[in-house]
Amino acid sequence: MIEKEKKFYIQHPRFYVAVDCIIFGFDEGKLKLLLLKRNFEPAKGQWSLMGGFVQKNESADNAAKRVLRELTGLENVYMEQVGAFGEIERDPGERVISIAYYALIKPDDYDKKLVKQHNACWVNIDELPTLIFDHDMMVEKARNMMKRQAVSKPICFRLLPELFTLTQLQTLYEVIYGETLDKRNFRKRVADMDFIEITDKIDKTGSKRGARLYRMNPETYCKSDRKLPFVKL
Amino acid sequence: MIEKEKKFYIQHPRFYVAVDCIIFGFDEGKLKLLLLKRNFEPAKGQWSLMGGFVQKNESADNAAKRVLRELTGLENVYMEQVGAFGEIERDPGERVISIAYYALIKPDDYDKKLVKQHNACWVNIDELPTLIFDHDMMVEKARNMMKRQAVSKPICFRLLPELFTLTQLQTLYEVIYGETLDKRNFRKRVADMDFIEITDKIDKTGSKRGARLYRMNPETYCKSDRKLPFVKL
DNA sequence: TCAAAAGTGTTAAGTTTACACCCATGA
DNA sequence: TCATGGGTGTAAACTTAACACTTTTGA
Repeated sequence: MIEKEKKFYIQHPRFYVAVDCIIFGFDEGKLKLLLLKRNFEPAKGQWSLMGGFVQKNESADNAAKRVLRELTGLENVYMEQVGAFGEIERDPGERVISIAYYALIKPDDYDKKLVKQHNACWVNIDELPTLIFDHDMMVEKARNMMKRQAVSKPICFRLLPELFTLTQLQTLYEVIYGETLDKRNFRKRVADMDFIEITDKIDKTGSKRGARLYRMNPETYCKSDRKLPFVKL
Repeated sequence: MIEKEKKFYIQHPRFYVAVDCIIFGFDEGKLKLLLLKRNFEPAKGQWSLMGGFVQKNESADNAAKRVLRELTGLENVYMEQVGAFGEIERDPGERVISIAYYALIKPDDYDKKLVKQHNACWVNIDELPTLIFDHDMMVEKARNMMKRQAVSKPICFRLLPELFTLTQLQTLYEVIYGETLDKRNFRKRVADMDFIEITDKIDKTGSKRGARLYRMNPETYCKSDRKLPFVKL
């Protein structure tokens, strides 16, 4: 690079850049977030999202993946960028610009020891404590994005086990949208989606009678008309 | 701040943080972007978005507003964050993390001298040149976001003059969605939206007969049912 | 035997789409 | 007088919403 160009950059300030993860889970019929009860500084004792700083040798997206892996042990998780948060005083300790990401993980599909080590726990999304800094805003934005995307993309299945019942699927949509759905109409729509396949397995944990287990087929989805909405916008 | 906390931050690297602006305009029935033909380094001679570096005394959002103002002279412009772009090599000169914003501005409602000084011009969105770095990706994402938001929020009016004809409004939706709409169905829907008000003024520039001018009323909009979509998703 | 969740169709209401002609004006 | 864009209503197709009872089984 020629001298003139170096100079172009060098006159500008540099900032710490962090990533923060809004980690969604669905268990016991509830939508939940994985939050840290901080036993470290800064803001020790308060609740926060899992976060970390972007390093020299990694992209922001990879930093988010790393941070998620540090907490859950998981790789190849569905993540979406929520946005950058760049207010001057958002972190009272230092000027830090943070990029938020949301992640969708399956119940039990993570490393419980790691989660315990970080002093993290699942909190029902309707009973969230106040979080540090602007993490409440991040959660709010992530939740809205996720809700919107769940209408047009099959991301919900990332929150369900490989095999799931239609009652589980319906409950998941209900908690995401915050409204109840008609069971018969819901099942009619499921039947129209050829990428939601019935299996011959039965789940007996949810009821005495037992419920049919279904599976999402990503290949079929790619070919299909992919009209997902169970709910109008 | 106590020593322990300082240390917490100081071990991490810091980065240049930039903002880049995707500036939409609508004129002569076409959707356009305001692009720079760079007569400065780096990447002199190539096309790019208008951008700049975040400074110590400003938030990322305010940096974007400043950069937009530097180019157009405009304040109080509708802007939305598109997202952060944090690949390691996205700017080959230096590691720079950029936050993209899109802006919607009205035709003729900007400082033409400033635009000329920056060697910027309006380019039809269907005839964009290749842009530097990852600016093409930014434009792509901005366009998708804008399209999606235009369905549920009355942002289109930010691209139109205060008074506009229904033909202008329809053409705008058509270029945003990339599909033609039925004139009678379109006008029926406009009639249902009480925040789009007819005025007693006539525009004679577009036709011999003249067309009724309409106006968007933000107060009425806030109270209304705000169902905007002219197009299904 | 009964409580609890699973499963199953039809009809009315509402929404969306398709479609063609007359009007007013300036050149 | 004619070319150009402005303006207007209806009917059929489709989509959505509302609704209640039977089945299975373990406790």
